[in-house]
Amino acid sequence: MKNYNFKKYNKKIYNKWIYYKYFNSNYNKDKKSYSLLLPPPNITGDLHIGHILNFTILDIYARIKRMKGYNVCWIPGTDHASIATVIKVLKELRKNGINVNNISKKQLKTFLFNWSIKYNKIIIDQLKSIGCSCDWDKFQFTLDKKNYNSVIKVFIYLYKKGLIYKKDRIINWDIVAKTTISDEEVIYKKQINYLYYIKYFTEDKKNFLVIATTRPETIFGDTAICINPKDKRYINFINKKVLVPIVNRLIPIITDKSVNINIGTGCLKITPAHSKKDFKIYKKNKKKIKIINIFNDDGTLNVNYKHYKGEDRFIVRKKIYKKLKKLGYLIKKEKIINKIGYSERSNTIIENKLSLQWYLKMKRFIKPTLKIIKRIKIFPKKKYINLFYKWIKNLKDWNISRQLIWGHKIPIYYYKKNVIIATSYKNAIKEIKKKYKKKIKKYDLKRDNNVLDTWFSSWILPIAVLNGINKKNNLFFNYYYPINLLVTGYDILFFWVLRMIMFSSFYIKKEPFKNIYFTGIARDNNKKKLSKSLGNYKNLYYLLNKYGADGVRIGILNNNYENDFIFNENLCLKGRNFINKIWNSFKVINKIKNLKTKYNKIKIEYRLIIKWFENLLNYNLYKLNFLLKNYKIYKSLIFIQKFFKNKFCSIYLEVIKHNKNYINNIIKKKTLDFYYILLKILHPYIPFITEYIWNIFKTKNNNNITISSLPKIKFFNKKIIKKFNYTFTFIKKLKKINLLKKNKKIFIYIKKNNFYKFRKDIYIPLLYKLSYIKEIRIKKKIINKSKYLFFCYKQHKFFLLKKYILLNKKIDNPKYIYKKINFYKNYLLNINNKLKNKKFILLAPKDVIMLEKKKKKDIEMKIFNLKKSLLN
RNA sequence: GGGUGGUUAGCUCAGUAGGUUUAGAGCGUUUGCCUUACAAGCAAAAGGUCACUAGUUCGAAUCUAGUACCACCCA
Repeated sequence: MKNYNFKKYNKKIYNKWIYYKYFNSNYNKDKKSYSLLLPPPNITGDLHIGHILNFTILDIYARIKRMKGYNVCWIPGTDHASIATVIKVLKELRKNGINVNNISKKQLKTFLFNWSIKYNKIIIDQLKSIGCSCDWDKFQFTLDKKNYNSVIKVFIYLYKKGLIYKKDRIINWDIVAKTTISDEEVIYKKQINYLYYIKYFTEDKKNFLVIATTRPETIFGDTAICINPKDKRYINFINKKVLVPIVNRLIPIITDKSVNINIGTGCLKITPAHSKKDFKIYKKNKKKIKIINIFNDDGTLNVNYKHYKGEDRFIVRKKIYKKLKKLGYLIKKEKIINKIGYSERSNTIIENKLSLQWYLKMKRFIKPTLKIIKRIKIFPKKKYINLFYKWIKNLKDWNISRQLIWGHKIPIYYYKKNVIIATSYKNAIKEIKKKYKKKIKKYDLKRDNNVLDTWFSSWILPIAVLNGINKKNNLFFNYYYPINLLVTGYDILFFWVLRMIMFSSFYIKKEPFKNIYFTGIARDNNKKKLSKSLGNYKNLYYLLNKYGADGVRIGILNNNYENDFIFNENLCLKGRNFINKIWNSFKVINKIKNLKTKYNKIKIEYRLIIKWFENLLNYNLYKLNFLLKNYKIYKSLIFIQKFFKNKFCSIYLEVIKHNKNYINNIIKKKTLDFYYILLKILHPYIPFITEYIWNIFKTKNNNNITISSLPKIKFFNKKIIKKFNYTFTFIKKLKKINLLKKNKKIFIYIKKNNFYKFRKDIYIPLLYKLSYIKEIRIKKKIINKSKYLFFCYKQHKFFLLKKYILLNKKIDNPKYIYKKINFYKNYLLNINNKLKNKKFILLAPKDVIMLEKKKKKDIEMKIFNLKKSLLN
């Protein structure tokens, strides 16, 4: 087989893991638990790159901990994503030519339900195909029965604590989804807009004020004009009345300090039902002014005035503009750039609207949160902690009600003027019986028709998934809580992560997570967010089919995702190439494994290379462990890749693979051992191919790499590694000097007294093996120097016969050499200045001074060398 | 308007509790090579006054301040 056939094997491998229940986890008092939470993806569509990144990181830790002997429990799930899903479903229906306005609530609910089933399936399949090692028996959907009950229970708990209230406020209204949305879901976009200057005449029509507004269509809702009390221009107007153009309604002129004299004309028209600022002013002047709501829920006007009723707000704007112009009310129209709020979900302009909504008081959450948050380890450290504190300080009450049918219904019932809170109709009836001693029937009751914000079910998740709300302090819960690791994008830091911490701190006074790792956001080559609407988004199945799950995993992980990172398909190609490298190394190892070997003598270079690799392997295991402990995942992968490619393949295998006759039992065993260890440390990153290879090697024992144990770090000697490195860099430098003529091995010459020292520093058998040097010849004196190329590395000097060497044109170009000489001369100057500085000699540590002196020597040697090559 | 992060090779980024780095990696570019694991490969080369200015220091890509530009978040 030329390449690893992921299409053929990946599914089989995953099913095998599931069949043996490797990922299932249950309470076991003898084993340490390690729990992870899958940030539940919305059921609005496929998984995207950000998801895959987060889930792959979670999978790496799940697998590592499992291989370290922990009882790993990774709970998967999906989110019903109330408003986002509704919008998706409505879009789909319209696409299929269905008139959305004719659909009953019941029908829509069926559509939503079917959608949720479809996408739950897709998401689960995608999670499985990228290899996530979740415990599927514990799968949860935020709208399933258990979660529903938890949410209702929490609502009632908070309500009884007096933290939930209903109030009229100006809210953000999404005219497509026909619901409120939170401030966080409003996105402000810069836009070209017009400022209309309109005359408002006084009662006697002798005088007028000019009002500048971007929204002339709202004049129907005007109930006052407001000016700054310090504004001298309008002193005479205070407490008088003006007429609203077109509708001719008399409204008062009031004053308020918050009006900015310098914006527009300094006169503000007050439309309290459709502006936050106006509503604030209204509240101060309740006796003087009224509220008029002029919009329907879909953004059309409800005004009973001729042609405007039922027309869209922006069409009315144009009509009003024409009318004002015609009637002489309009002074001018001015181009401006301002920012306008859009709904993140439906991408339509938000309408501010006065509405009765449910709110959650947040103040009481602050203190416990500040206490608990310190216990959570957050990675990367610096960046996000300050953000947390900033958010907490600016907390506002949370609007938790949404006017949708897809979500957790608010458990409030109304009986005449009485409000009853209960988990069901039945219980509500019982409650009334108890309280008011009245027997009533279901239709006497009216249920609150709001559902809860989708984040209201998300913020209780760490406790709810472990069933800690329905059954407080159950065994299962106590075993796994707090959850050990959460990995998520920083963009939902406030929406979700902080709220989870707040809830857990308040509800059970414990942190929800021990560790949180934040990733950046995937962007394309132009630094734009990846999204379907921009078309810079690749479907997951497309990537998986082309590069395989392992390749995609490596591709996505090969970014520095501590910040926002750039993702393109090319990275997956690189990932697949690495997988291919592993596959090819497997072919070599497999051949070695099948060799019939004996216990004969080992050649020295083999003994050396084994000694080197054994030490390096253990040293690198130690380093890897350190990286993973500190959640340097990106670096850990780069590190392993380099180690595998540059050290194991390029050096170790290159030495071992030739001359099969020399491979004996010891070499064979060592090589296989090394390879097994490499497979094990690679497994968490690329689970499929490693499992496949492992199974071929270990057919007799039925165990799989997934449940094998990670190698323990054994003793290593750094000095030995250093000496080998010296040899390898020497070989590299030697190769750098010049290109060798094809397939020829050459001699190098060295002076006798230098040779003994050289032998101490360098492993000469390896030098022969890995370079084009056939032999080192010792000479007492070099005669006829012009025939040789002089070469110097550290203190060792060599001569190479020129006739065997292809000269590198660039390097031997005098211009290039002069440039280099100049560079080093400048460098030397800096060092000399340092060394001449008396204070430096006095104050700097001795080893630093030694180093500088050594640098000086080396560079002098380099310059000398370069000059010599010029002479040649 | 307020806040946060950033500026190192053509591109994407590493970089140390200030001196073991004579500034690194990957990609891209150039050169050589179908060598019995791998051309989806191997071997090598070119490419940088570490944004700018000042300060602290024996010593600054690294610390401090300011400037310029970029990105994101919030109002």
